[in-house]
Amino acid sequence: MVESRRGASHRTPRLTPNNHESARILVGDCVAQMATLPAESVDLVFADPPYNLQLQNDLRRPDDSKVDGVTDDWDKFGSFKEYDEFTHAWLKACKRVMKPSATLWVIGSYHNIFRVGAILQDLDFWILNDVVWRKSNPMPNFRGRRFTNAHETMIWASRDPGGKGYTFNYEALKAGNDDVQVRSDWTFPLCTGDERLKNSDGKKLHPTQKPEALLARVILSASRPDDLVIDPFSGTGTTGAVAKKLGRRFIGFERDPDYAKAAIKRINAVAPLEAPSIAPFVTAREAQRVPFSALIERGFISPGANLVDSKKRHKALVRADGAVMLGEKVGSIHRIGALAQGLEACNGWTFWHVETRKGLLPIDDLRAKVRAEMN
Amino acid sequence: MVESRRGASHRTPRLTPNNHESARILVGDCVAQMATLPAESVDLVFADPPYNLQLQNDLRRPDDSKVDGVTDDWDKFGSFKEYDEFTHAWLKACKRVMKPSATLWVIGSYHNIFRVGAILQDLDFWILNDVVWRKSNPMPNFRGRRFTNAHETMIWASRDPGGKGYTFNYEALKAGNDDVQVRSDWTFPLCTGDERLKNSDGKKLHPTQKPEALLARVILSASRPDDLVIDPFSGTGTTGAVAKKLGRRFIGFERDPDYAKAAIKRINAVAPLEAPSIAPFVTAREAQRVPFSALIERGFISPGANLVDSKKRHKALVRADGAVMLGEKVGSIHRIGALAQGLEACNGWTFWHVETRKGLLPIDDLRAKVRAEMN
DNA sequence: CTTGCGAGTGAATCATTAG
DNA sequence: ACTAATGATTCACTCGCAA
Repeated sequence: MVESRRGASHRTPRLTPNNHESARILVGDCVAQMATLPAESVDLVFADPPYNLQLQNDLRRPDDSKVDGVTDDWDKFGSFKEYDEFTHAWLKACKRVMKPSATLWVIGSYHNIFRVGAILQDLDFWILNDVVWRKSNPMPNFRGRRFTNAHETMIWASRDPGGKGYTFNYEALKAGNDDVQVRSDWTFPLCTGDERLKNSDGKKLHPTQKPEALLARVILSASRPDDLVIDPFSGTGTTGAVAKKLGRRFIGFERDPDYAKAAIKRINAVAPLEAPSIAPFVTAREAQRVPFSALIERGFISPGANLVDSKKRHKALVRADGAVMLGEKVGSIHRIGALAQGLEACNGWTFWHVETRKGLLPIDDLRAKVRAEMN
Repeated sequence: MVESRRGASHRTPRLTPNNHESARILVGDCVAQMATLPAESVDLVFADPPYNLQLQNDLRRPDDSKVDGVTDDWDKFGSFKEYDEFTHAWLKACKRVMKPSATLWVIGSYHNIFRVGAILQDLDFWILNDVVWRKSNPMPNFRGRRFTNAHETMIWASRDPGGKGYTFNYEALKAGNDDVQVRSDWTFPLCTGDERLKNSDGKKLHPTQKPEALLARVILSASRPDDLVIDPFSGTGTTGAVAKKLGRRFIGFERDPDYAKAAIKRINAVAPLEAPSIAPFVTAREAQRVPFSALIERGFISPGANLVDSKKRHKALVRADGAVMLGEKVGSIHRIGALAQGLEACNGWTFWHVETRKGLLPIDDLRAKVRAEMN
């Protein structure tokens, strides 16, 4: 059950694995609240900080109706310096609670994203991508003085330089994208219709509610089921709702009790998806390691057999110990494959084949059979 | 004639209005060279500074070939601090020579653009838009560890807060975009093929040459004929070549004499377009609907070409910005098509044709090709 | 003439584990 | 800490040449 807590009186949250209901909103300043979390406990951060918009005057549409812009107090900063200090503080708080393998996403517009990005770099985060959210239905530029502001920018960064060990569900994303790598520009419509939370008067409850589709792609890209996701500026709880739906644990931080209340109600109404639909995609990269010798031990290949490449230009002899020979040279399937081609490196699993009655069979297919046996 | 000058010995450049051949490259450090220009003399700045890529190791494709990355000395900086100082210096030099009405464009990637943007704001520039160049054919992510880095970011800023009085050819852009406002995300292919300058050995002359279509849209958006355009990091002279073609004056700055030499040769070979195809126009606001300028940007139709109807009863002149002219009247393909027939409305896509060796071709067929390119 | 195929390439912060 | 070994990995487009 989602619960709301005020103040910093509680200790370490009790977060049990496989409890998909462990989602909560902590009401208060995110920097103070994050201090209550243990260090290195978080897998993924998504942050939608105030944009520091600096709207000077009312903006009016051609029919003279007033555009309902962001004029809330939480978006007021006196200067870039003040905004930078604020940004520095919450990013540093995030860094403390992030696991070494964690990554962080921040969304913003040209008003604030350059400051956020520079501070991220100054704090020794490591930018992995900037990702553009292209809005399929942006608000036009009513004055005709600029290009239609049709996108927002997200920065995806790992905690430390080099950025190793982070989660990126490459194969799953690619499979869902007609087998083509997902690019750094994503197209989604704005959050409208039933998804947009409304006040009792029918007005939008929050000025910058993000679409769930955007959060779903973020969470599916960079986390796994049961991971802990946090959102320092939780607002109406979009991140929490999507995290819960996708079987991730969640902690949100929100200063405004009304937003927090709405978020709790919203998250409570979410039913997590069934496990199979969110189960991690087991890929070759993540699968249990099967050494080449296992193919011999299991009888899929006999010592003394020959390996050939797909065009039968090279032939290697299989030794009983799992090494292979090409002429006088002995080595791994990878090293000998590289040697055969005169290359620095080679994936022996895809390079080498065995001859069968039905033609050439990549030894990678035999590895798949061994893996199946092991499960 | 384009000329190259070394050092800072010359005085104020003599730049006569309506002299479309007044394009020059000054060889040397751009900050030192800009100091030789008078204050408040420039209308438009386009800058493609070093990105500070910080590449560590070499990268290989799946076929083990090596990726030809940017390893030039001019992209090496010791630290963010050093890069920031460099950025601060050239932006400040730009600000001095900019007219109060001038605007500046900077292009970059996530490696540097956040620092550039923050420094722009610190220097009291006023960001008008960030514009995303979506690459239709980016290099993939070979290791499958990130999203395909498929875009670069441009920042468009006016010299002073409030940003009043700057040039934005809203009507022409809209007319060239089938009567829809141009958005902040632009799609263009990389600079390849004949447009890409090559060394005598057939290798690319410059590692980061930008496509002319991108520069054309920048210059058409934010300047007028005879305006003075400068480029602090002129490289192979793309900005100068496009500026000359579009009837703008140009001064480029380039440290490397070899690049400067190639740029001069390139710019000398450019013939300015005829005046009618680039003349600014002002119309009442019009409303209608679908991108004609893409056909020009992609090279399917040349500025100055004629469109005709299927029976060759009407003929319209194609402008560089994507609007078309019939007599004195300027507007979108739809509006001008309607005007030609004395009708209220017209679908310009099916009405207008281009003449080819094989006969008349509806421009809608060309649109289909562009669509195919963009997918 | 067109079509097909193989090679090449573009601003890229592009790995993890065992020893 | 480091080195060495293992192993995973590409999209859109252009050009040249063969068929």
